[in-house]
Amino acid sequence: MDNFEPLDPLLHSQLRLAVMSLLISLEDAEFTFIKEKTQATAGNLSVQLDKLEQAGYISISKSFKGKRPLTTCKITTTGIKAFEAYVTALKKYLP
Amino acid sequence: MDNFEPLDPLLHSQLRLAVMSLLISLEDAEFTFIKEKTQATAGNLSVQLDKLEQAGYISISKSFKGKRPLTTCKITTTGIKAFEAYVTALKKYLP
DNA sequence: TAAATTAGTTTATATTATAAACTAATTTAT
DNA sequence: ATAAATTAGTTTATAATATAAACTAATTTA
Repeated sequence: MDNFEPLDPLLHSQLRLAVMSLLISLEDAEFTFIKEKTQATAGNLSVQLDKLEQAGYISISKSFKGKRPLTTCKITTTGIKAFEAYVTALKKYLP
Repeated sequence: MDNFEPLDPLLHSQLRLAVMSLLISLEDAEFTFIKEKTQATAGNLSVQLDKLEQAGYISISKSFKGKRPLTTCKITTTGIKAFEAYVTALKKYLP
């Protein structure tokens, strides 16, 4: 009965959790789409996406949509596993 | 469909959430009991309990057990409501 | 061609979490 | 008796985090 196992600090953050929650059920998602859905500021989102990418939880690819920059995010296998482990751990804190 | 409603920052913290999770199913709990169950350091626990008390989520009473100080914590009605609202909001982030 | 918008990034600041250091008393060992 | 260790915490300093504000660079619209 190992109560309260540690929660992955990378996922125990409102914005990063929302991002992962979106990405887990989508093939991929654009920066602006994630920004709208999460109501985050662009600056905050940019920083948090970087952290998720550096952890290997998502991959970020940069291209162009017409002439404007386009940032696309996709959850990785590592990210899926981390998210699932986080959810399992978190549930032990809930009724 | 108001996805991703904000998570009460007072509860979206590993240690404070663990404390509330314990207290919600107990009449009350001693400082040392909470410390053991959560594996927190005394200093960190002391600070986080203060925050929960200042928010009105728990009440803290100080007395003596024999000759040693005894700190006892109890969740309040406000705390129960906040915890329940947090859980409801959090679930929208989970699969 | 000036102003506004889009799509972001970088940087500075405020907040938070945490550990280390400390207080104050008690118990145990010498 | 007294020194060392333990208990039960609090206070304070520091490290980590989240967030917003300021910025870049280009595009579109008036």
